Amino acid sequence: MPVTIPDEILERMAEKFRTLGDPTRLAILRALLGGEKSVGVVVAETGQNQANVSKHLKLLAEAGMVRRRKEGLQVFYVVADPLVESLCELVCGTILREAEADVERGRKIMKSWGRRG
Amino acid sequence: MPVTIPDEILERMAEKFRTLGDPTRLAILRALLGGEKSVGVVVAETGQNQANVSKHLKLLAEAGMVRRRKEGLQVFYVVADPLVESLCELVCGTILREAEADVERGRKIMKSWGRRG
DNA sequence: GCACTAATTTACTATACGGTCAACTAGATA
DNA sequence: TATCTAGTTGACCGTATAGTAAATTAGTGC
Repeated sequence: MPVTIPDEILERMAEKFRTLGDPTRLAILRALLGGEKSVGVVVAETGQNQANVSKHLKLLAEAGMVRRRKEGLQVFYVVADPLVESLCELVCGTILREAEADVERGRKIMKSWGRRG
Repeated sequence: MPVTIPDEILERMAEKFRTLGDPTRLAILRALLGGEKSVGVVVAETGQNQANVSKHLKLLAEAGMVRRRKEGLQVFYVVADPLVESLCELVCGTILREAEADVERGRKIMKSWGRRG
């Protein structure tokens, strides 16, 4: 018989996906996957408002995806959950494959203009 | 130098995550991972309102995660994107491991009450 | 203490989205 | 044609959340 997943687990799964479901947060995580960075650097690399970056970083920290370290005036963040990289790689790979398929379809459509039919 | 991911790719990645970022949709997908099912069956298995299930299924279909097939009065849906299973397995596994870690921590705390210190 | 900088927080707006009920559509059956 | 059933859609409400600007906090150097 099928195993029913309790609501609480589904909610926790959904929360992780939801946390990754925003392009700005993905950009921030992408920056942080390159190593620990200060908020200022992340702001520069993402081109986003500092207040906004700060809020997203807080959200990511609360979700346990990122770790915070204060040093003088600056605050540094790193990716703390290996899941982030796995999930992003999987999804990004899929999208690139989809894009390649689109290109291929396009190629065929282009070709079809060159022959009768 | 770091490869900057274009906004459009980030948005497409975020959209996939966002689609999975809802417990009701996860419940629906969980039901459909067991094989093709009619809307009615999904409604029964998830215990959700039919209108609501129908809307979520539409959303999932538009995101390409699910395929629709009509047969007489009924409409059947299946998971169409292998990404769904991979992502859910990864996240679900992580959460279960987190839960086990919590239990282990709890065990240690319990034990600490039994000895001096 | 005062000025300066890095980051966070607050207040606000706009928008997206989930849930529900009611209306509607499509197909089967009499 | 009238009716029943399975699904979808539309209208509505409430809530959550992204973005921004302004106020605030925390640390540095004069």
